[in-house]
Formats: sequence, C-alpha cells, structure tokens
Amino acid sequence: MSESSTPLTSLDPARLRLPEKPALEGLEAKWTARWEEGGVYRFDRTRPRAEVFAIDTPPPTVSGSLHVGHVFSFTHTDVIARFQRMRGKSVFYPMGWDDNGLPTERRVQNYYGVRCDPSLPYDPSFTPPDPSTASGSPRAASRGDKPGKQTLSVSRPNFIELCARLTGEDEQAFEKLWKTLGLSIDWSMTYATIDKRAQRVSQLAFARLLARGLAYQVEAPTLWDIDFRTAVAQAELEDREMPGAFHRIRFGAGGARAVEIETTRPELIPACVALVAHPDDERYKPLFGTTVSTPLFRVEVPIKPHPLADTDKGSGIAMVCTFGDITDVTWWRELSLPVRSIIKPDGTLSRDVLFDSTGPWASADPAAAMESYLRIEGLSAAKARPVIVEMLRASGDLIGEPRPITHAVKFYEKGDRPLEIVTSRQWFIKTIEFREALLARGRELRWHPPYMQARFENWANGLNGDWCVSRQRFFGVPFPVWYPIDQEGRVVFERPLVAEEPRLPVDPSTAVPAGYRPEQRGQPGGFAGDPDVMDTWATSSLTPQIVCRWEEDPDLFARTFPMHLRPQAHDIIRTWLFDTVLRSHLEHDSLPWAHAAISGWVLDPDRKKMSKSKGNVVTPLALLEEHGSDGVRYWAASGRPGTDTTFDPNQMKVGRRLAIKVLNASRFALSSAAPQGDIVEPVDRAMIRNLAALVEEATDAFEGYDYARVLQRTETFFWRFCDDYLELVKGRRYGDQGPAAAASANAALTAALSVLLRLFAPFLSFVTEEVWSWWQDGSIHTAAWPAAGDLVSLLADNSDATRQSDQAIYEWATDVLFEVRKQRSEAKQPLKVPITKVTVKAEQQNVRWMPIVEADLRSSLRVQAFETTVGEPREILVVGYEPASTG
RNA sequence: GGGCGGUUAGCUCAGUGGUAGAGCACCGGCUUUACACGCCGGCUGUCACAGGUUCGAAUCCUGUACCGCCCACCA
Repeated sequence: MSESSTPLTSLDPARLRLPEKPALEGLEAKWTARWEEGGVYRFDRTRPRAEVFAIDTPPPTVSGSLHVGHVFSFTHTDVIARFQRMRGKSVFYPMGWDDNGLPTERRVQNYYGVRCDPSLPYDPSFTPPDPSTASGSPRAASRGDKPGKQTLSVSRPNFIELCARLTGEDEQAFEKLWKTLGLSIDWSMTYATIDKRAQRVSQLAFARLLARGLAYQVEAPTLWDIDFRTAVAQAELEDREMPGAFHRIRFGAGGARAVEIETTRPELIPACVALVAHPDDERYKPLFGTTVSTPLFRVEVPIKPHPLADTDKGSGIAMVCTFGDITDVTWWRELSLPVRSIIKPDGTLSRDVLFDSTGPWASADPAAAMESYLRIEGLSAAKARPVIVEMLRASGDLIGEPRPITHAVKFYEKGDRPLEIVTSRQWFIKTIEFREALLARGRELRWHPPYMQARFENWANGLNGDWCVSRQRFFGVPFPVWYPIDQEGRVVFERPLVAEEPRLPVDPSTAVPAGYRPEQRGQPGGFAGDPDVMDTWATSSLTPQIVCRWEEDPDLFARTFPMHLRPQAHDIIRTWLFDTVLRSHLEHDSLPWAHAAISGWVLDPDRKKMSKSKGNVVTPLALLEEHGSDGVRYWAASGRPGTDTTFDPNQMKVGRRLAIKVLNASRFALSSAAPQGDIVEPVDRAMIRNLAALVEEATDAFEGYDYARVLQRTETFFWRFCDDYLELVKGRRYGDQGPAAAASANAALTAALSVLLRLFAPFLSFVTEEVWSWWQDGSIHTAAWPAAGDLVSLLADNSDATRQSDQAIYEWATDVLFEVRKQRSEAKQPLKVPITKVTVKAEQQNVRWMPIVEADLRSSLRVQAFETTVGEPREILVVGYEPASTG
C-alpha cells in the first residue's frame, strides 16, 4: 500500500476538485462511510510479522457509558495506529467490549427487574419482562415502587441471555461513537469478553495452568464482599476513610494478669484466638506463653510474641481474631492458631459457632458466654458493635469511653460495606513465586512514560498472596470443571473433572462430564458442576490471546503475538497490565507486548478526576457534534502520555479552528497550482528545508510515542507557514515576477501541502482526508508517512553554502515583514493603503539579500519602494503612506 | 509509613545547561482577490521556596512546602 513514496509535486489539473466554500460539517458521516466501504483500516493478515503492528485495545465496560476519558485515551491509541499505518505497517487494531462481570449483572437486574437463581432450570421459551414496566426501571421507581416489588427469578442460562441481549445493544451504540470519533479500528475483528472465543481462551488457559499445577483450589481465609457474597482479589481493594473508634478493653478480668488491648472492632471478641505483642516488648515479655480470658465469653487465649506487633500502636498488644483483617490472617497462619470464625458470608454473626460442642469454644462459663453471644447473633458487624460495647461497659471491661477516630478501611472497589475475611473454597493462580520473574518482565517492557514502571514494581513488591480468580457470581466465564459426588453425597473437591480441550467452552451447569449421564447431576455417585465464575480480570488478562486467536489460528497468532502495544490508563496497571504480563509469562514465557503506553485521566476544571458521581461528565457525542471530531481529537492528542489533562472545550475550539485553517489554506495552495517548475527561489528552498527538519523531528517524536509533540510542532510550523510564507509568496504566485518565479512557489507549495497534510493526518483525520481527496487518489491514511529526504531531493542545489544563505535570506525577509507590519499596525494604517517608502539600514550581509526578497516583500507588504543602506544598528523605517485619495 | 508525578503569564500548557515561550483570555487596529470560523500588532512572569554545582540553572544536585496519584500487615 504505502511503501512507495507519494510524488510531492505532481498535480493533475484534471483531477483537481476544489470546493467553492469548504466546510467541516458533514465530513464525519461522509468519510466514516467511505472508509468502511473501502476497507481502509482492514488488517492485511498476509503481511509478514515484521510488517505488522498489533495493538491490544482496552475493552471498555459496556454497561457503563462512554465518557470523555474514553475519547481521550482511545484517541491517543488511534493517533499511534494511524502513524504506524502510514509508516507502512499492517495495523492489527481490533476493538473489544468488556461485558463480563458484575457491572453487567447489576444493570440487567435493574433494567429487566430480574434476579438470577442458579437453582432454577433453563426456560427456553422465556421472554423478559418489558423493561418499561419492570420493577427496577426508572419509571417504576418514579412511581414510588419500593422494595417488596416483585423481582422475577430466572435461571442462570436465562439470566446470561439477558446480559448478552442488553450488552449487544450497548455495543452498537459504542461502535457508532467510535466511528464518529474516527478510530481507525478494523471492525471485522471485534470481540467481547463474554463471547465464545473469550470463554474458550479463558477456560483453555485455566485448564493448562491447572494441568501444570499453576492453578489450584484451596479452602482458606479470603477477602469477601458481604453484599455481593463473593470472594474478591487483592487488586480489587480500595481504602476508604471511615469513622471508627478505639475501644480500650480489659482481658483477664479478675485474674492476676489483666491485659488491656485496643481495638476498633470489639464485636470480634468472640472470634479472638490470641493476643500478640512484639517479642522485645518488656511490658509483655513476662506474659508470653501464658493465657488470658476474653471478656464476656471467658475463653482462655494464649499471649504470643510476633514481630509484626507494633509497640506503639494502641497498648502495644493486639487481639487476633479469625478474621478481622489481613494481619490477623498472617498471625493466624504463622502462629498456628485455631479458627474461631463468626462472620457468615452475608456478613451477619453466625449461630453455628455457639453450638459446636466439639469446636474451640472452651468457655470457662459457657452459659454466660452463650447469653452474651445470643444478643449479637444474627446481627451485622456494624449492628453488633454498639451492643457488645454496652455489654462491655456493663461488665466493667470497657476502660474509659470509645475514642472516635477516622481510619482507612478496606472495601471491594465496587462494594458498599467493608470487606470481611471469610473462609471459603476458591481457585487461585500462582503469582507469588513468580514475583522476581515478573519484576524482570516489567523492566523488559518499554513504558511510556518510563516512570509508570514504578507502579508495576510497587504492586509486584506489595503482593501478599496468590491471585484468587473465582467469584461466586453468574455472568462470567465458568470454570470448565465438575466434581464427583461420592456415595455419601459429599462433593469430592480434591478430584476435579476437567473438560477436555476440544469441548471448550463448556458451561458445567448444563454440560455433563465425560462418563456421566445428565440425570446423575447432584446425585450420590454422580457429579456437580463448579458453581463459580472467573474474575473478570482472569479473562481480560488474556486479551492478547483472544484477539490473536491463540490455539485457534496459529498463522495469525504467529504474525501478531507478542503484540506491539498495550495502551491503557494508569489506574489499572495493578490489574489489567500486571495480570496480562503474568498470564503471558506463565503461558508463553514472554511479554505479551513490547510497549505499554499509559494515558492520564481527564480532570474537570477543579482538577478532580471526571466521574459520573460528580455529575460532571459530558456526553461525548455532543462534544463531537459541537466541536467536530477533529477538534476533539486535537484536544485529546495534546495530552501527553501519562499526564492528566484538564477537560477544556476551549482547546477543542482551537482544534476546530486549525481544521478550518487547513481547509482554507489548502484551497489557496491548490487554487492556482499551475505552472509547476523547479524550486529555485531561496525563500522557497528555505521553507522546504525547514519542513524537512520538521518531518525528521516529528518522526522521531512519534517513534518515541510523543505524539503530542508532533502535533504541537506541526501546528506551530503550519501557522507560520500560513502567516509568513504564504503571504510572502502570494504576489509571486499571481505572476508578479514572471512564470519561472511563480512555478517555483507553486511547486514548493504543493510539496509542502502534501507533507503537512500527512503530518496532520493522524490527528485531524477527517479534514486531511477531505483535502487529500481534492487532488490525490486513495486515502491519505494509507499514504506514506512523509520522508525528509523526499523534500530535500526536490532542491537542485543543496550545498552547505546555499543552505545557509537560503536560511539567512528567509529569516531576513521575515524580520522585515515583522517590522513593517508592526509599524503599520502602530500607525493604524489599513493594508490597502500602500507604503510609499521604507528605508532599511542593516548589516552588509543582510543588505545583500534585499534584491532577492524585495519583490516578495513589496507585494506582501504593499510597499512601493525600499531604500537600502549599510550601517548599524539596524533600522527599518516606514517613511510614509500614500495619501488617501480625496473624494 | 514507602513510592511516583507536578508546581513556568489571569487560564491550559511547551520548554532537561546559553537573552523566559505558545495558545486562549485581554487591549488596539484591519472587510486584505484562502480563511471575520479571518488578519496585523500589543500587554502579561522573583520559572513554588531555600541552599549547592557551574563562567552561566526554569533545566543538574540536596532539602522544604503545597497539589495529585499509587502502594502498605494503620490493631
């Protein structure tokens, strides 16, 4: 397509089509359609790997709405894609939709007013409730319908169908927006994170890890969201500042060795299994190895030393509960403490613990313990807290009053209540033992900007456990696993039955493992499907394998993987980027891509991240309509990699003006393009050489992912080109100085326009294509990126001496231009009034240039005569204006 | 507590050792045969602060302050 360079001065007058009054309006619709018809952005899979540039596009969450931040970062990627395409690469640029996971479930529940009940059988004839009358719809809500409303229970397969239906609609709307924005995506390669291919890749990759012992299942304390009732991963945590209180509580009441601890969670006293203090803490050294009785429940718990205990926190001795926080888990594990679990998966205090006669509830006063516990049993942690505080106050074990504080509490990032730690059976992927290897991968990856690598290192170094990938949810990729049920009806988790690879993807809730019959599901001697689905990131971390068609299309995979670029935002380095590197390292022993380009965020004018909750999100389609896609792209592309950028409609207006300027300047440059000839005028040659220097700089900057600099430099050049160069040569083009001089200007103008349009094409994709179509064949977006050498080769004389003198001449001409304009402006004289004479006193070398540039200057400045003398200091003086004609 | 960015004109931002820049805003002028969605010109600064290196620092080093973000086993 584009390896051959575009002729710079060829201009076929018969081919030329100049509009009378060019305008931006309608360009988006016109070119979007033509690009699609022409397959301009179609990936050519016959090209060898060396000529491929593959991009691992972030799949936006379709259940949300696209916002300005998406437009911003996706434009960055598109600009790079367009550059690489013009460099001659076959660009592999698919688009994905992230429709998998909780956000979609919630949207479907609200939209259709349904709940998923996995115990129900699939109903093939099911039709969803009309959303407009569903209880969860906005209309119903506005009628004042409140909880208690009937939500329809549907089976898991039916629920998933609804998810697919709704996301399908969202995806069409998104595609329309991306096309209007001008993303140069190959729409024939679209994927979704819940589609069959993504499911197959997810399950296949999981099965392979399982076979290699890199995925495992274990029953262990896990981070748990009590509202969604699912396990969550460390990467999905966030801290939130919450009000709380320190409670000083006495242990060992009545005994000789009473100990005071401080806690923010007194409701966990019944789950207390030990107290810990620092091994060197003189206050508690004598107590190590002894036991102490818990208040209210009278359970003897050991006092143990552990280096994680902080002498300075609280009273220096901490209560270990199973489980209050992650530190508890560490202490529990390292000190081999028993489990005394009281929080149920729904967040309420369990009843079971009380009546387990064989369990660890060895109270010195079981009756009193039970009486106390019954008062909090069944309550949530938050509700139990004041109750237990009141009991402690009554028993005299609360020392002083609770001291209110604000502290950071861990939440699931999509959750509403603090996380608990609940013991449950979950799937994990081994991560910790690969920490060093992953850190090395992070150093191998080329980061843009480089300092973003620190985030990766930070995260890798802070990992404290393997990756929990199972979720107790519905709309996700299921694990391709069943378990045998023994004759007693117990599920044998230790002997998973993994689906054979050719069967993938499978849904174990409907499919049957080899060697079993459907009616054996759930029966003694039969089987049970794994009920869980995978963490969204367990699928998203395989986007390179999904788009490159791993284990499906070896030829395509070999040409595209490892990919070249992962563009993404910095807030998901710890999830998407890290997990993708992990999966690729484990499966392919390589990086998934060579480069990572990290976009910043869009900030609102108060410098806060734009978000829906703040109500400051502007709909992208309205922006595109108001400012034009090129105007919005201009704003987005001026955001440097990694840098947060202020939302600024003003910059979009500037971009729009630039696009209009491109239209008009192009029309002018092409309007009298004949005759064409050799570029022989020094001013023309200097302009061409300066443009060649710009091309070199722009190419280097683009190779370094600094697209913002390319735009800025090109824009600056272009504006000077219009205001100085075009003005200077205008008269000459009209024939003031004869046909040869005009031909030189015309040739230079044509060449410059061709190059400038191509430099702008990645940014102002619509207007440049429009102008290109006036006089060129084919799309500018598959034309070759300009080469400095092509410009310079137009100049017959390119000796050093000529180069220097041309440059000096050009600068001298613009100096005079500037000085005379200034004096005219200060004299408030209209341009139509000719200047009768300008006297120029200057250095010998500049005076020498006057005959060369005088004609250009006379016409562009409307000066009738220059009078030149040698001398210093330099002095350029407008002597007078032609008197206004009276009458 | 650890880490990473940032601090330059009223605003948004370029500028990594050599006389402080652009756009916007503001002020003045101009219907000029590409463009009034335009053109010409003007005003605007202790480059956060304090030290240091250097002939020379917005730029390099050290420290401080403030803003933002990431991370952490904050009882």
